[in-house]
Amino acid sequence: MANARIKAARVARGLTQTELANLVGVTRQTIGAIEKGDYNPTIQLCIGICRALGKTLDELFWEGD
Amino acid sequence: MANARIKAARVARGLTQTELANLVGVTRQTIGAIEKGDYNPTIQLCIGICRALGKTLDELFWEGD
DNA sequence: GCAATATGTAAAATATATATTACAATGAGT
DNA sequence: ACTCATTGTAATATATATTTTACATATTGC
Repeated sequence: MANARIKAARVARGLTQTELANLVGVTRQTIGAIEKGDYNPTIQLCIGICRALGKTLDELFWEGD
Repeated sequence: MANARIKAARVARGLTQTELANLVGVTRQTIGAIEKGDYNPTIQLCIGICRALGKTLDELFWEGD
């Protein structure tokens, strides 16, 4: 269950995993794992990712039922 | 920085901290700490709380800029 | 007053998110 | 073919989320 929305939003912004990681303040591996989906990040990290990508929590992390 | 929205949504549903904790599958202390605000829960827990309370992530956890 | 329920809070233990380091694989460009 | 940037992934270490146990307080109903 990979999170394709995060990857799509990142690529749409022209950002690499490393760049997004630096913007958010985590490592590249953490971003990669989140995009891969086998992972349960904290809400603060999710919020940071959303802010960096110009999205909201619902847009990137909410599973519509 | 307490999260008043979660507490309000829980009380509005007539749920106690213990009942919400059981619905979500965590302990009462965890719910209490999240409501108190000094805490950084995982997104899966946030999603579980949202589902139990009939809200979305943006409604309960998003800080509008 | 007393028992029961709900909440606040704290210390120690456990589970897991995240960092660190490292190496492999792919693709773009020269 | 070669270099460089990007990504996948894994093992170990560290930070922190969550549990467990426990006690205190407030409130409500009997």
